[in-house]
Amino acid sequence: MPVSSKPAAYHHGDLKRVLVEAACAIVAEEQNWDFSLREVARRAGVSHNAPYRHFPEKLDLLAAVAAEGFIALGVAMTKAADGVESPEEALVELGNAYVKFGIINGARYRLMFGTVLASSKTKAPALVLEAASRSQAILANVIAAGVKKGQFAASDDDEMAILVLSACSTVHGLTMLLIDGLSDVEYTPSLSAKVGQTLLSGIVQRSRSTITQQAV
Amino acid sequence: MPVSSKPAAYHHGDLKRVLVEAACAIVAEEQNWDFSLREVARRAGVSHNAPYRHFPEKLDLLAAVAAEGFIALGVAMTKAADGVESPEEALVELGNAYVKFGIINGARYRLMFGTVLASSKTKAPALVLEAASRSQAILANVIAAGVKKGQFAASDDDEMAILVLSACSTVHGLTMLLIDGLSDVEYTPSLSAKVGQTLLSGIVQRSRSTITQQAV
DNA sequence: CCAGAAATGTTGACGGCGTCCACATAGTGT
DNA sequence: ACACTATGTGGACGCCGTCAACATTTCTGG
Repeated sequence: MPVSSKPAAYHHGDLKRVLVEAACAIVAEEQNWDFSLREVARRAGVSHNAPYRHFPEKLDLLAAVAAEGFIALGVAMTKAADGVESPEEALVELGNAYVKFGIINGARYRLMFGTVLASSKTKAPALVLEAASRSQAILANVIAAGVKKGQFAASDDDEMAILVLSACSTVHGLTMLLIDGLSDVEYTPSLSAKVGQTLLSGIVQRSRSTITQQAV
Repeated sequence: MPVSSKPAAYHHGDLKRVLVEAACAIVAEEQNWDFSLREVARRAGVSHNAPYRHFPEKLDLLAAVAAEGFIALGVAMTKAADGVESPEEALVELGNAYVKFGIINGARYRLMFGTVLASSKTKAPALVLEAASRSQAILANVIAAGVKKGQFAASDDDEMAILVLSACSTVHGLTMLLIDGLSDVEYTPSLSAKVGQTLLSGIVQRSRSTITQQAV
């Protein structure tokens, strides 16, 4: 077993990667993961059984597609909040990046956050849970910073957990609604910022005396 | 063609309903819709082809399952907000009912709000779009009432649309996260209320004399 | 009341798919 | 050099969605 840098390949040449890329391509093209494993094999120019040397079953290939997505999402999020000092701004930027990733990756996003990967043997796809936690952690860190600065409203850890959950729910929900075309509103980059602002300020009217306080 | 009350049945006895109920049962049991049409037929005690007299293809059966779900969701929501005067309370109650429905119906909820039904020919499953709009409309009405009372922060229709979208995103996202087990937090009836409260109040600390005035 | 016509259900067939098995081939370590 | 393992191929099985042909029951118009 080679432990050093990948030895190129045996027969085909890093078939595993080719398969994953082909699967990603199909997901992006068809906007669903209803393709057959045999089709992926055809695209890769191998026999219908070759994929089984790399993925015990179809779901494992899908999991690999999802895994790549999670990495990309993590990168996009960290990059978005990088260097932003204000927790409020950072939160909005994070949300923007998150939603944008979802819009761009449509079907893959749904694959990542669906239960599709949990059907057969592996009840809980550890990969997904872990990756989701990591995304939430990025949000949680920003919120924790805001709480520490006294800018965000949480007096204990429980309350902060609610804030984090609310933020996650809103970005995830907004992304899903937009992807599935379930909202009348069209996506524009400023849309997620506006929703993020609402999340920060709340729905209820602030400080009666000075009304038009909320900026967008 | 009989126009009056259903004439019982022809051969089997309202097979259409039996099929939908069997499908619902399987979805609830397996928590996914990977079952075969043939299995549904077996459950109903008919030949593998009988369903085709009622549903042109498998997706149509799934759509019927989703449709029933939308009706139930609508009932639950209207019932939840019925008689509640305060827009704030009503919004929280609506959210509670929504999330609870999702938790109880798990897989069906995901089926209802996924793009699964839009794959083959019918690009946009009118049924889904319409039903989703109806759910959103219930929320929108409550929010509109709050705005009219001056309790909710929206100075024009565009801003109100953002409030509605935010609310929809939050409840939808929370429901999805909980269904898919993607949150560390466990569902309790009070959880959705707390998130709803956050949605109302916002994340940013209130009652600062000069509210952080950030523009994006 | 009765002959189509329409609705509904059954049987059979076809191609495609996921997966298992046996076999072929190509690199690896000793 | 040689066994071993990793990788790819070809064939087979059973299941599935769907189409077509046929059977049966119910409805409808005369």
